[in-house]
Amino acid sequence: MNLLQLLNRIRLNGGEVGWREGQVFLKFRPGLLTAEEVEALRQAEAELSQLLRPKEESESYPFQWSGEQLGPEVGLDCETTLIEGFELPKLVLVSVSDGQRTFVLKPEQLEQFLQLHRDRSFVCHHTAFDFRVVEKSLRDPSDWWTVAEAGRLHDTMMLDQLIGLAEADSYPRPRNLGQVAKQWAGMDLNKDDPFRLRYAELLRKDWSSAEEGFFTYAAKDAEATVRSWQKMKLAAGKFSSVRRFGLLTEQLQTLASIALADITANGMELDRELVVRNRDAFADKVQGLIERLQQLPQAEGLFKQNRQKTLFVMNETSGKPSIHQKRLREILQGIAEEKELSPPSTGKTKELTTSVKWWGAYADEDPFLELWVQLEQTAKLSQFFGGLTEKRIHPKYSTMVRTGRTSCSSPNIQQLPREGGFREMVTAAPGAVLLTVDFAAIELRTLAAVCEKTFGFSRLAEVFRQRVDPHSYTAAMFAGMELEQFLQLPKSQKKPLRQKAKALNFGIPGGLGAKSLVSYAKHSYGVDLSVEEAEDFRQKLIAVVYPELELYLREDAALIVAENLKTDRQLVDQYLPASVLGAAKKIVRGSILKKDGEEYLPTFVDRVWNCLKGLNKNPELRFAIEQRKAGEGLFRKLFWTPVETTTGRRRASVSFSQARNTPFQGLAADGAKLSLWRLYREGFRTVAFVHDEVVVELPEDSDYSAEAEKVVQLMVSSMSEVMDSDIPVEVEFSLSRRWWKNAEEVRSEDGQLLLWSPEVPVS
DNA sequence: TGGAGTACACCC
DNA sequence: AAACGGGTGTACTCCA
Repeated sequence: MNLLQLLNRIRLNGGEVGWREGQVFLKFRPGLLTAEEVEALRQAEAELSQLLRPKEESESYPFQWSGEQLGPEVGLDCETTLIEGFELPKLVLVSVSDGQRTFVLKPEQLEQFLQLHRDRSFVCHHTAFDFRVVEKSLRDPSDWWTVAEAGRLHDTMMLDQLIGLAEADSYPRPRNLGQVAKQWAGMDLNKDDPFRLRYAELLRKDWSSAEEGFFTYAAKDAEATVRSWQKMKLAAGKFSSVRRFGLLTEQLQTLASIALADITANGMELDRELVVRNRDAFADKVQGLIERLQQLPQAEGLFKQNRQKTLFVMNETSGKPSIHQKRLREILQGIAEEKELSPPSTGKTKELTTSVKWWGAYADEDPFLELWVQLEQTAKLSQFFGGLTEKRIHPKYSTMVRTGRTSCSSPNIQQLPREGGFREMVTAAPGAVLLTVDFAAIELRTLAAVCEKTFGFSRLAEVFRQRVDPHSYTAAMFAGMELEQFLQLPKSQKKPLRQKAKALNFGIPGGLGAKSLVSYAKHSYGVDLSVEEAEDFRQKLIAVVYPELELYLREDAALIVAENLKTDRQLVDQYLPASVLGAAKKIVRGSILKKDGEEYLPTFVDRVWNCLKGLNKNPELRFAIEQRKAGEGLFRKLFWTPVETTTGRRRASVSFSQARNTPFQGLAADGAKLSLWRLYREGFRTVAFVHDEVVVELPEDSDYSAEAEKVVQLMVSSMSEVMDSDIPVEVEFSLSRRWWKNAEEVRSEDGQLLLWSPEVPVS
């Protein structure tokens, strides 16, 4: 039984725990503790006495800091008042440790401590919190800023995730200090720290008479943090060949996490009236569609009803009744037969697709389809109102997912629909305007930078250097025109060509095959391509338009296998020539059928496994290969490859497409992240971040042109720094009261930046 | 009834 | 020979 848990339970249930007249004093309501628990407390009196006895006046509290200087790496942990809402809590106590010596500081000692340690590195666990708390509590935060700017600010929570990515491409989940310290430093931290939620009490207490636990628990965290860091550094060091942004980009991610936490705290203002109006309009539309569907005999039994069959089972957020999927599939099957359609079976279940996207193409051929598709679409959009119930929303950002991008939730502002007037419901706070800045075609620029670095040349880079729009450039090539000629075309002819080019430019570098390209182009850009056309375009794009892509999209499968087997590639070439290697992939994955539907001959399958066995010098794979453990797991271990960004972040084992995608997507993300930090550093109030778009609130009547110029300059220079290239980075920006989808840069005659106002009023 | 698994739709 | 990646949120079904 945990003594401290018991004490905490008493406290939390209105009891008292303390010291009175020379002995332990416990008061709690009868029945709160079992007889055994009461007995346990009695037994532990000596221990309790140690814990609760106030110290003598002359006694110092444990770990008291009095000017000592610590080693080069300092673990730091803030204890604060309870966290409420999005305001930063008040700093109560700071613990610091270099792994050998550990101290606690009063907030008023912090400035002196930092001054003395201004050239040290600092490590926190969840730095986004500690950094901001410390920063706010200092009168002069310049030393603290210096630590961050000089790349001496670290985060064990972040590095732990980055190492997981580098070792196993595991999804980056923040782990608490207990787990991290256990793994890395072998330290057991008490999960039920009874003082964790009580630090506000210390504010009003004389520290020398406070219970020891306030200090011992806090101290342990700083110590665990720095010790974990020291071990993690060694583990991360094995991977990092590039360290411009710290081990595995840890320094950059740490800075980004601070900026992102600030964005969350800032929040976004909603136009409540508009939200309500739009929500009601959507609800009305859903209602109307339901009523019309009910009129159709075809739709019989579609909606779920209660037992009495008097009411639909409604979904609260969308206002749509639940639908019997079985019945829906019956109806859809009927339509398919009648119209001689061949809808695909999807997913693991191999059931008839219920995809609105698929059926939507036939919506005008059948009254049921028409209504059902509309209903699903409208209900889907209604769903987004669920996240927009407050006047001010505070979207939460994760600093890092597998590619290095951020993610967002509660609500996920990064996936707000572009159509339907959703973004427009976000407004500037009273007395402010929104400056929205987008990096233009940034992933193509980072791709060009990667290619140039890897192959020594990039046509795409040249296109950017000449300030040519790469989509127009591609379009012109495909239309068989000179760029000049293409640009002279009337807009109506230019636009569809450029749209097509856009689909190709964005899709193909990511590893898109012809088939996927067809659906991608259709869905993303409304462009119709045949598979043959797509294959043709693809070939032309990578061979003629941007020849570096041919290299970029090349895969040396034999080399990958050789590296995974820890053997020579010549041997792989010899025993598994390209034709066999392709088959080996299928066999290892568990397929027994060739592409033509025939089974592989048992002798061939034998040969493949025996070759793998003979080639393998990797002890970790021996067993699986010998046992012929065909399946996704072994497939990945044999045929997947690590990938690294030029910033120095690594994913352990990824597929072909992931390996193509991560370098430029991750690089763009890193550049955007550095921008966020710089904006924070310069005191801008950022309120949203959507991968390549930043929304900043500027005070009304400030010098918009100058402020915008500053923001743009910061963003461009940050991105360039991360790209490590002279490929130009360009942005588009606009100033508006709402987060308009189509807002554009507007200037007065004398060049001053003006508020953009919509051509079409809000619906 | 609640969690896991699945399918789908939204974003860049 | 063939390959887009990365997310979050909701609805629905199945099953203990």
